[in-house]
Amino acid sequence: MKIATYNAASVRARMPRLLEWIDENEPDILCIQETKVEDDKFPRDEFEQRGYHLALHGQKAWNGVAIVSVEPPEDVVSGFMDDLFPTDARIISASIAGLRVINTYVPNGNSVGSDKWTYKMRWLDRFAHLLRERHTPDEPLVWLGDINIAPKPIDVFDSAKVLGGVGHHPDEFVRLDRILEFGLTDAFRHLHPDAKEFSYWDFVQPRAVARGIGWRIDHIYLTEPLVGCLSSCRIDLEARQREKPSDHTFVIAELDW
DNA sequence: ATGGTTGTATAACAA
Repeated sequence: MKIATYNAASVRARMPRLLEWIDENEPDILCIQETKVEDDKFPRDEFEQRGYHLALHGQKAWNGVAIVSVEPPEDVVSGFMDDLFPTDARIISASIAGLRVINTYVPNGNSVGSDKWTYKMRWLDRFAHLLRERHTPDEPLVWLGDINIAPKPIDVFDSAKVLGGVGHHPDEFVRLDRILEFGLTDAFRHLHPDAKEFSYWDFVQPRAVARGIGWRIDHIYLTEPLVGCLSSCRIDLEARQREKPSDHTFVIAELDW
């Protein structure tokens, strides 16, 4: 079982990169964030022609999440199913091949102290609660997506330089820790405790990839029953270096499942 | 240096 996450920064703009990556890597499950498209405008055909099923939770212009899978998704849930976060499409979950898969696009936070920052903190608190209200740590569960937090100094190009800013702030660390206390393990860090690899490089920074100005903010987390099944986890740097890339790249975990 | 890039409600906004 090969499961991957990718912030596409517009699924329609990224179709060439997405389709070639799928053809080259043949994932069983691919979770996409920032699809930036309403469900009835999602480019379904190219995925379905390749034998994939789709579970979509999109909106116009911003946000949007999707699950692409070989096995059909069951019990698809979009959003938090309450009135706290009614408008933006940032979370979709499904049961696929006996796994519960939760795909999230965590709010960016914009700038520390802004309204969007407050929303990010509330969102993380709400997600910590969702895990506990709907799931147990003994079930085979994968939480993956654009987490928008680089949790440790090794997860960002220069921790001292960016500590206290959006994406590398103690208030985020506390909330992510609380989420993970549910019983989740970071797949990449579990297998590569000292690897300084990144999944996102800012478009605005010239030659950010070549200069190593990156962040590891796209994560795959596993509950305990799946940690023992984890055989590999890698970040596809090469895919970020192609023509018209997203600002993120693919993170892939392989499970004996 | 408060710039720079990319995408979408193509005009400002978000990231």
